[in-house]
Amino acid sequence: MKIATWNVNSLKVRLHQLLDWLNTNHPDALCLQELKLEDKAFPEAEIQAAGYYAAFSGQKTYNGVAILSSTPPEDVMYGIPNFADEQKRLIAATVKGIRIVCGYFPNGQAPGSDKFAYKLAWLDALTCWLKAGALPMHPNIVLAGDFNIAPDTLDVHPEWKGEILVSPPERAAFRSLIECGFIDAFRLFEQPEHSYSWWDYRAGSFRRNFGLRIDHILVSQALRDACRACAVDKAPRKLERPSDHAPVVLELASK
DNA sequence: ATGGCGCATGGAATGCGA
Repeated sequence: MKIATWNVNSLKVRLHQLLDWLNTNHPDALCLQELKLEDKAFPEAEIQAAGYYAAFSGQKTYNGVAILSSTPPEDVMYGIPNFADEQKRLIAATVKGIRIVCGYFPNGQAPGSDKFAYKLAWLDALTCWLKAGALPMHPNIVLAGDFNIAPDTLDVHPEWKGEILVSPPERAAFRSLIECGFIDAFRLFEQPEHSYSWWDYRAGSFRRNFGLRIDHILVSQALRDACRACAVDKAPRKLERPSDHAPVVLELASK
């Protein structure tokens, strides 16, 4: 079973890269973020033609999340329960017996800003719901997406300056998620030095590997022993007109 | 090496991402 996450930064612009990627990689489930389109513009026909079902929650211009799957997604849920939010940042579905939660975590702009407060409130609501609701109900659960948090020094280019994505409150919120009962699947495996998932479009950042690891796949304790591999796929970041994020791919042993 | 790119909106210039 292969589960992946990819912030495509506009599904409209990246559709053909996405279809190529599906055709090459054949994931069982793919979490997408930053669709940047309304549901009525979601390219459902093209995705169906590629052999995939889709559950999606989009809006104009910003945000938007989806879960693509090779079998019909079950029990689709939109948004964080009991957290009023105009921004479409969370969708969950069950695929082949695995509960999959796909999140586009707020960026936060800068510590002290209103957007930063929203980021921490969003993280708190997510953590409370996972701990009290989703994890007890679904022992086999995966939380995947663009977390907009680089959890450790290892996840940040040594010359990265600035607070956002790496600040103590953001990292504390990430640890709180882990403490609910999740494992960072990427760190279960040996990885290349300086492994990142996002590189700024500017200043030749990708060429210099000046990046951050902010896209993650967390698995519940019950799934730990099923993890077989987890890696960043840098290939799409090398294409013409790429997303600034690369996909992260998890392989689970089939039951 | 982060004002410097790319995307969306709207039809130029601005907001936003990370």
